[in-house]
Amino acid sequence: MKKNKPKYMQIIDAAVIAIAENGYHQAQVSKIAKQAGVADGTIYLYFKNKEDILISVFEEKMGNFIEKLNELIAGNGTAVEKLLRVIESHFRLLSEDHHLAIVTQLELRQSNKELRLKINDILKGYLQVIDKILIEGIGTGEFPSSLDVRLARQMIFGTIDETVTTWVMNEEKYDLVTLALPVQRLLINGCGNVE
Amino acid sequence: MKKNKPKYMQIIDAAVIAIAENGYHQAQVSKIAKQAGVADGTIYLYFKNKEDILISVFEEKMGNFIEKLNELIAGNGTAVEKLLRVIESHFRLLSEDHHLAIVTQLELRQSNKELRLKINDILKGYLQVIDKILIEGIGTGEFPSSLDVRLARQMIFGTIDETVTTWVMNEEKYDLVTLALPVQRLLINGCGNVE
Amino acid sequence: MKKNKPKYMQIIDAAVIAIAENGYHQAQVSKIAKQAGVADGTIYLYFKNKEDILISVFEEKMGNFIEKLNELIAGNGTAVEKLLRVIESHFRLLSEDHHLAIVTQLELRQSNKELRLKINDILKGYLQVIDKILIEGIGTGEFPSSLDVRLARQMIFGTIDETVTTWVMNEEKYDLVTLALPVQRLLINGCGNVE
Amino acid sequence: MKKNKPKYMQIIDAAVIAIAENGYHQAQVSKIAKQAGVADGTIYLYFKNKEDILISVFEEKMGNFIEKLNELIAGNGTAVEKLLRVIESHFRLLSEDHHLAIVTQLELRQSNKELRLKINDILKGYLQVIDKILIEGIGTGEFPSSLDVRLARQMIFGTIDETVTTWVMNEEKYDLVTLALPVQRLLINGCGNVE
DNA sequence: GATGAATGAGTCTTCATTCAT
DNA sequence: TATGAATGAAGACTCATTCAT
Repeated sequence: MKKNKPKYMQIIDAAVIAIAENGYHQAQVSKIAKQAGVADGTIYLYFKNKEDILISVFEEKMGNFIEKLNELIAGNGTAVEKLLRVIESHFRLLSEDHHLAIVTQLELRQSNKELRLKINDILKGYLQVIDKILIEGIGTGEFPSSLDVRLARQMIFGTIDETVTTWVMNEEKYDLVTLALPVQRLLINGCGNVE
Repeated sequence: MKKNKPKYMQIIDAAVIAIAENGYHQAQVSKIAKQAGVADGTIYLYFKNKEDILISVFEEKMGNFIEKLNELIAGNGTAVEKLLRVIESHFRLLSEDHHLAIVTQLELRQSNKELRLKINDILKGYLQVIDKILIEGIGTGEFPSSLDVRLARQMIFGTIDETVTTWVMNEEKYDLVTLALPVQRLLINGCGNVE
Repeated sequence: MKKNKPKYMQIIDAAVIAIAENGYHQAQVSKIAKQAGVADGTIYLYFKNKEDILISVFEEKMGNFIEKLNELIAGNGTAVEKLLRVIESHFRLLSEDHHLAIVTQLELRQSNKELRLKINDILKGYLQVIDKILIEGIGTGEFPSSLDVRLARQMIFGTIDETVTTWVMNEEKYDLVTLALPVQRLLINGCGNVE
Repeated sequence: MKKNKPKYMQIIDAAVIAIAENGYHQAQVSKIAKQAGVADGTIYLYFKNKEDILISVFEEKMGNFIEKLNELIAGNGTAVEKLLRVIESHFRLLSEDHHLAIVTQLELRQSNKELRLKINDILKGYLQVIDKILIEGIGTGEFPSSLDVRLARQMIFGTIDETVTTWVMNEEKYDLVTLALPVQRLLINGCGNVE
């Protein structure tokens, strides 16, 4: 299993840095290799081609994150609390890794349709986490039984994504993690007055 | 003013078709020229470079749309009603133009950071429309005065965008315009039960 | 028709020189372009890819030669005389074009199987010329009716080819055209004593 | 002497198979090593470089064959008979080793000029065998004293080679050994009628 | 002797843009 | 205005060879 070799993760991490610092289209294989401290050809001992590096970046970084999320929402707590945890974790992950934030929110979106389809496959795991919370919340009566889960999921994911992207585009000038609570409240209560 | 010449819009429309049918990276200048029925060199009489075509595509198509939105929210009605009109208009615009939907939701996002910054400039007009509605709604008491306008705007825009993107990715299999009302209700009330 | 453009033949001729002087594998597209006095990209306005240049070299040079041979054997004369003309023409063509001789006898044989299959297709025209002579000779009684045309053709072509290759490998130190007559006699009478 | 070690021939035989099955340019050192059941690096304990393997293939296979030919023509018999034996042996050798036939007639010809010069050195031994027969034949009066030995040798070798190549290119669909006699007769008597 | 992970040089092709007509 | 032939820069990937174990 190649993934256990240290060079595998070494190249993955180098790719994140190279893409964040140079942009997606300027992150040539030779730059990634240099950043990783290996020869160009070594890349191809661990990855099939350049696209394979990029998919693996997403798989390793987001795949692990989604696993963590599943643990996070497995325990006790209301659906509303769990939603907060997910948003907070998401915001924290990207707050703590400047390079990763740039790569996932800006650079990797420049990839071609084929690559983005594979990225979407990975993201499905995230969407399922949101779905679980929603269904659980409907079960506990926290959310109305009339809630359209698909639409609600799109709202939650779209809001989180847009919030992070805006933050990255504003050069991360403000604290993102602090926004988790107000974002969650907004998602739970919407914009309307509760009278 | 070049923009008044007939070939200007001819090339813009050709670009939308060429990008939608071939994908962003396969929509070479020569393909756009062929689609527009002009010579490659003619493109450069109307546009500074390829990027300028793409920005102009967005400017013309979304710019006009934003103007229309401003008219739409200038008249009478509550903020809540106006939000519905915006969502409905947005969904209708893209439902009616298959090519434009693919281009704005999928293809143009593959452009480089620089181009996307310029696209974001244009989108600011859209975000201002949302802000106006939110501020108006706070004024009329429809929305709580504690509402964080920036976050609310990110939720509204993020949700609309995610909903449209999901619809395009699902090959537009279901009716998008019908979703305007439930999406608006979700944005107003959130996921939570109103007790 | 691209072939009427002057640059088409300009590139073909440049390819012959570049291959002859640098060897097949060292004749990079950029070298051929430089030799032809055009930009690298211009090559691709006239040829699909590098292989297409090489096939076209053979087509243009040998294709024309085979046409000439067909005229040569169409007129009057015995089959034996016509065979001499063919050998002489072949020897003269390559004697007069040093570069072409190297390319056809040595360099083009290094190409991959696919390319050589296409070269063989072109050569079939040559083999048909030999067949025509043989069949005519059998008709006139110059050759025995028991002659196996396929084997005889292989002898004739193999002998001519081997003679030219040996001459090129010996750096063309002796006169090739002079050998046409003794080679023809050998092919007609074989090694054996006629008693 | 490396050549006496069992792995030496093991690698030679693996090279013949690897080249025959994959083609000259697709027969990477690693494929040859795998076929031979040794590690890549082991190859370099027995051969200086890749070219050295290929030369050795020819040396071992054709070198041995030429020795056998020399024995074959040392004994009694006329020159004409000996020529038949040579052709028959040659045809039989390649008929019996499908892989070897492909390698010598098609694949090894794709090698670069340098390698082919070395191959030609080995082939000189073969050409000397033919020369011996021709000179002997002139001595016995079987061949005319006016025979140009160099040209006759080129005819004999060229004919044999072309016959074998055609047979390989036709996927060895017919029996090659049977052709030895008619080929010999053709070489002795030529195409002409003997009256 | 044997291994196999690591190296790094080398090239074809695309396509945005120009400019002579 | 309009044309379209010509330009030329730029990058992913392969594979023979080495050398520490």
